Amino acid sequence: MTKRRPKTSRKASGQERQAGIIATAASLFAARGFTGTTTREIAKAACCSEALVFKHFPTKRALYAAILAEKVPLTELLTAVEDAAKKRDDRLVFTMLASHRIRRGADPTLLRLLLFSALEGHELSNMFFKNQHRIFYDYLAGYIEQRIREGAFRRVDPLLAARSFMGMLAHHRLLHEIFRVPAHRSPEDCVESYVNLFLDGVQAGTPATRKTRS
Amino acid sequence: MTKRRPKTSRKASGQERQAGIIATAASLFAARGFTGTTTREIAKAACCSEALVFKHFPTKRALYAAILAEKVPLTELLTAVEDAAKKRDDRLVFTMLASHRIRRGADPTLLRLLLFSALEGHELSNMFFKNQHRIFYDYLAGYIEQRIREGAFRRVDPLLAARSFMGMLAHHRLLHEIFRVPAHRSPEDCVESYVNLFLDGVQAGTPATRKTRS
DNA sequence: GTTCGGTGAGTGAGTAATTACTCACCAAAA
DNA sequence: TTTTGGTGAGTAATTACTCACTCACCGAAC
Repeated sequence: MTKRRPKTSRKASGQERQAGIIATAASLFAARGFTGTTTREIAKAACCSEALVFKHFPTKRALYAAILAEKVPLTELLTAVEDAAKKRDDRLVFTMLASHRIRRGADPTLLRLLLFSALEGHELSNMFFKNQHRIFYDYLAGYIEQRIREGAFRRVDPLLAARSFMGMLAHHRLLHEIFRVPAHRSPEDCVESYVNLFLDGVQAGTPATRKTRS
Repeated sequence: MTKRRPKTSRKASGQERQAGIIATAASLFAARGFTGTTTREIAKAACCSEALVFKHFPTKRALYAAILAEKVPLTELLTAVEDAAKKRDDRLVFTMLASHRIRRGADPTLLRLLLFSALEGHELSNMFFKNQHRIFYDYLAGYIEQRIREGAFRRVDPLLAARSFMGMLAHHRLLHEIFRVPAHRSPEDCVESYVNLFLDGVQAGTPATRKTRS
């Protein structure tokens, strides 16, 4: 993007350039997908020649793969959640997860990149999905399972419950970021509502008017 | 795909051909997206020449637009749900919706087409989304609002509640159809679980251990 | 301080293949 | 004969990718 060392030296270091190309290419791929983005566009956006892009990455696919591989799993969030989980503060656990997803799932390119790679069927998309999302489900399902054993939650299917919670959040982002549905309430309100809805549905104690069919 | 009237006559009627081209193109667009699909592939899959495709549709985009426009809103489902809604059978209402989404949301191309069109930012994607999905939210939000007024549901945000329910279902399909996550339970079980989870979270009567923060 | 050669950053001008799209033309119905 | 379904062989533009080449910089010999 921005040219470093504009006067004293006109050359960027190899690492700088490579990082710059990855960053600009990532936003282009996120906006238009793999097939929808040309190497010429990438070079232009990165302020260099096409030839230089291919000096750094042997093929367009290799550049794409480097981008997907660069995004690291969100372990720091899970370790933060771990504290709340140890205290068995259900509300805090789910609020932290929801809050991260809705308010700070900040990088808007990530969701688009993830969807595009899955839709376009790239080999790395599985790994990408695993690093970026699956880790949540597994963790959450484990927590829910434990809370069921402790009698705090109803006997729901842990994995399905985890997915339904993450589903509410993922769908929320999908609606707003991809389908451009305007928000009618603040993110904080949404987080609270989702958490309430979920906890009321899953916490033990007083099952609401339950008429079990079949 | 298959050649009609193979012996007696080698020419298909214009309407037949057009419908055939739309059908085959739809599955290709759903599989590879708009930019990822070539008119040559479409012609080959439709067993005709590229020139004929352009006889029926002036541009590739026009063909794509015809496909998106062809998919009609699912009003028949909503009228079926209407009966259950009149009887105030909450469980049936939500089970019907979930069941349609998870078990009979049969057309797998629809979801991919919808996502691709939204991601690739086509003009008609808004209308497509509205016809295919938004109608559910609006209807559901209306029903929930009414049930709240009647005291059957808690005072939740109707639109947010509707979205969280549809979100669970949409995410379910997304995981399985796009991200190829293997199902670990039968569709019927999933439907029941989702409905239980949601109704317990939203139905009035006995709010489960509710500690309202802030 | 100047010169010199080596190295890595960087590019203009290609290439062959593919793209959406066209046109002159044909053949079978009507 | 006219109309309609259908095509082979294009075209200009775009695609990913290559190659011969220049330029800036740096350390060292002069």
